[in-house]
Amino acid sequence: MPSDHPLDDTPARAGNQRAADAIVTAIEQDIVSGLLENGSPLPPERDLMGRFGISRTVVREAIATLTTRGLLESKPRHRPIVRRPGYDAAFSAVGGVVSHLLRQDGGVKTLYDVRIFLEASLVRHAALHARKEDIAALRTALEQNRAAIDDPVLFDNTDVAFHAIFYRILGNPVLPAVHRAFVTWLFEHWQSMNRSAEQNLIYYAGHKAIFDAIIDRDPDAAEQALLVHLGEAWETVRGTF
Amino acid sequence: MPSDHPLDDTPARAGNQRAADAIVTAIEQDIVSGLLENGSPLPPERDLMGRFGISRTVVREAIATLTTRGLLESKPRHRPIVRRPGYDAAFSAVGGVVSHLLRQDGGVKTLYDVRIFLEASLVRHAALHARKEDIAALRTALEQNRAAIDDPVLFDNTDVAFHAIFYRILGNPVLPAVHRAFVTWLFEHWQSMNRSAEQNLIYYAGHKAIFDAIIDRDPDAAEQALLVHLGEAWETVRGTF
DNA sequence: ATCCACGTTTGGTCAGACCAAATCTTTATG
DNA sequence: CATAAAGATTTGGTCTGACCAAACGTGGAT
Repeated sequence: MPSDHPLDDTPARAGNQRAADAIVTAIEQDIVSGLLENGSPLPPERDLMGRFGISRTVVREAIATLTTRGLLESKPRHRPIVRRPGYDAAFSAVGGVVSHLLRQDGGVKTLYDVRIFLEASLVRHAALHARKEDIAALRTALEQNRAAIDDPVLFDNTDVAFHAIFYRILGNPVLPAVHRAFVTWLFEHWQSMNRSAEQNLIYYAGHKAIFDAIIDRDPDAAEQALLVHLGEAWETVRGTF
Repeated sequence: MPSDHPLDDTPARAGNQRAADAIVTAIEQDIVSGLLENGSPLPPERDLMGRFGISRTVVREAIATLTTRGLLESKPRHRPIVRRPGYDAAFSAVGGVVSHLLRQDGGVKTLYDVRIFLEASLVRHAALHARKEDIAALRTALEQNRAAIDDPVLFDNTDVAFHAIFYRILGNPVLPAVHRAFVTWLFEHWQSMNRSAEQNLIYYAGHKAIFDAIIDRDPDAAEQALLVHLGEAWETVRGTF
């Protein structure tokens, strides 16, 4: 029964320019309307081509388009998965371009500088406006970070988790996505940094300095501590690429 | 003469998984290496399929991929144009997802809040670190903004130009691209705001207040002035969508 | 020199086919 | 009876060949 779909039996033939656009918007609608559930796989290509009365060529093109728009997440040999896009999707959609830009000249440093600037503003904001539950979260994360000094992998995770809190305090959903993007893109180029426990100790001290400045409600000290911390981190890894 | 290309006569057949990737990277190389000049059109599809020994299907898929990566800029019925991607390309690549996100719930406000936060940090930075040429640029832009109070279109342009300077002071190429993205995305939803001259006067006053605080080297005042200014702007347009 | 009709190039789409990886089914095994 | 191995089916990736309409280039008419 092909006629349970709102845009069924749409000819889209002979005369229409860009037939792909039609089915793109159709599937788009089905996704945002929830008719296609988030996380579920898209129907097979041959199915769709029957449903819309178009060739597989166009179906594939539409899938590609929707993938770049972040509404589908398609791995090479698998069915595309429906994704109601969040702010993360926006950043993952640019992955391709960014990886290019990072490969050029001082690309990584450029991005890292943006992170430094933004995160400095965030810790300043935290020092001024962090609520007690934010501070509690920071304290917990800091403690977990300290406990992981001897475990390289776990230390990295707790490190990221600590920084992530600053991006959450604002309450704006874009910023956590920005942070995840930073982590993804920068870690890509920081591979195998095999830091020692002493190195981790320095990092932890950096985290603690930031935290202390925040509970002191001293935005300048917090910002300064973060700049020092991220500066140290940069010096540590600058040679690895 | 098909053999002047480094990746010519690559079979890419029978056994190779994902033939498209090969030619994607090949064309990618040609673009970054300058063999394909920026701004020039890509060779015709049938040409490429001959060059690489692949079907047009794969050629088209590769073109689609490169387009999403920002290396090609393809309009519907025209030849794709080679683009050495800059940071702007990254943001224009997400246009699709973002327009989606902006349509949802408080999407525009969410993005606007990010802009407010970032720009507040930027004016603070400007108050602390702006060099004299930066201040000169601000002064010029402010003057042009004042002169355009009675011209709605020109006022908008000078308005944007004034704010743009703050994104440039850092010297990081990402931030101007961020600004252009903000302008593109937010203006898309601020259409036809037909402001009056009095309204423009208020805006100009906001700009001047920021500028004055910066030449006073007072970061807190500058930040506050910007928050007030952007807050006013928001109140003006909040009903228009 | 300018402009319009013409033929050619080229992107967009369709149809049918094949292969190999994924997935589902069935059967053999502990 | 659960589980793992073997087989059948689905499905994405690619190829070939074809057609149409828009874009482009060419040359003649004004």
